[in-house]
Amino acid sequence: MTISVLLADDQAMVRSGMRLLLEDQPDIRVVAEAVDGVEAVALARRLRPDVCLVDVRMPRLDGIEVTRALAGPGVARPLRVVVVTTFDLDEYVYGALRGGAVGFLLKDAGPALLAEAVRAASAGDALVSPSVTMRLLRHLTPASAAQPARPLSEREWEVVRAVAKGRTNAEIAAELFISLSTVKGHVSGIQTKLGVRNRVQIAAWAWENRVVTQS
Amino acid sequence: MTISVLLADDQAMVRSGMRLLLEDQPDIRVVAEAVDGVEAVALARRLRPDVCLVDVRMPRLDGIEVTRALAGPGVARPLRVVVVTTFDLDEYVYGALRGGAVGFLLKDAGPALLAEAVRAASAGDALVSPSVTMRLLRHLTPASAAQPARPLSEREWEVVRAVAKGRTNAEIAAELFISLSTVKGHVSGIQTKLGVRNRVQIAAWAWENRVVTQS
DNA sequence: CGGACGGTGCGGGTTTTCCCGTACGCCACT
DNA sequence: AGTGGCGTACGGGAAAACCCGCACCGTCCG
Repeated sequence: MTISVLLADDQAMVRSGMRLLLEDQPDIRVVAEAVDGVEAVALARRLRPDVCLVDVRMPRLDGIEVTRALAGPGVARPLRVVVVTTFDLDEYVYGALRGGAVGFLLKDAGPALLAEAVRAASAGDALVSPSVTMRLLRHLTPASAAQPARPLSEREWEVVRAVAKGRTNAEIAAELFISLSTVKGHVSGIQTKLGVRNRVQIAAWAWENRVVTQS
Repeated sequence: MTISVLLADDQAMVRSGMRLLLEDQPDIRVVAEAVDGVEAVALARRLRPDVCLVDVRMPRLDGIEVTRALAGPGVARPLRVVVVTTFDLDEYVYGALRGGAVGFLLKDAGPALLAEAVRAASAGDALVSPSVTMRLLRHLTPASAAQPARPLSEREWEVVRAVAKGRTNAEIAAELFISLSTVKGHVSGIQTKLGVRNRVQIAAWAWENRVVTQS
């Protein structure tokens, strides 16, 4: 089963180059080319290729908008979109990935990665350029943080988690079988140890340091 | 300049296979092999290879621990560690990446990706297996959410961001040049629209939906 | 042994938040 | 011009959170 690919890039030379690289792969076939974003969306909706390779910089509609149109949240039958660009700017990366892209490639990536990205997208996976991945990982890793200046006791960790979930002191007291006053005491102690001034900042700290799980 | 690689895996056949694949690349050279985690750490610290390929499942010290020892937060001169595994379990992925790994490969990844991962790591970048990347992206993308049941006004968004940062109503009033009472009204309206009962839950909602940026 | 220390638990006074009601300008509708 | 909806703005009373001080009980240590 060959993988059908749509190319979208305003520069003819880039399209030709990518077409050559891809046609070299026995399992990949370029079925259409678009020279701007509007054409890309139209062709993609009509042909429904397995994978769309779209450039970020394009006339009329940029690659991010194209991605949102074809794969964004709320789209009925989303297509697999891999975004390609020359510049790995943060705004592009996040815009593309949050817009539903399942790949982000820099043009300086080798031909091997281009083909792999297409195969990954077609298989329902996603491949992101190594340099971009690196920056994504830096965001995933809180550098080193995770523990407060002064260590929290086990009881205090429980209270932190409850506070971060938006529980009131009364609810926490009921959950932990302690009195309301005790909860207040713990919250106070936590604030001191974390160096924050109210419970919302406790919650913010907890979210930032991934003490609570992201949904 | 050839890239020096350390292989760490308890299964001899896996080591042989990876060595064959890598030696096939002109720019990569396997300089050492380790059969367990302790040996991997010792060899890596002595030889300081450009890239360490470590299996997750190993005797004595697992791959995650090895990663933390060689590249974790707090390590003086961290090495580039790429973690390899047969099973792409969430705990492995997050453990490895948060432990400082600059790559995460499934063993079913093709030889092309193995070589690319080594090159990426050596260049200071990171390559993650497509299927794993896909799951990481799902965490990055709030699926479809991001907007509340009822839409917030522009003013309310400002208040949401301020609340999420842990500001008190008085501080918000000063920042936005409105009265304390007005802030109260906005917070109330936001709570109604989001369907939450207190400001901490507003903050939690904001963090979960990435209204506030992760540091 | 006495005594300092830290975790845990409790109560009361002050500050902040929460939850109502109210009001005014703006815009669309008919 | 009337009218209803919406965003924005304000005030006051009830509720919760915040910040003290205090006490009990283990452990560690001179």
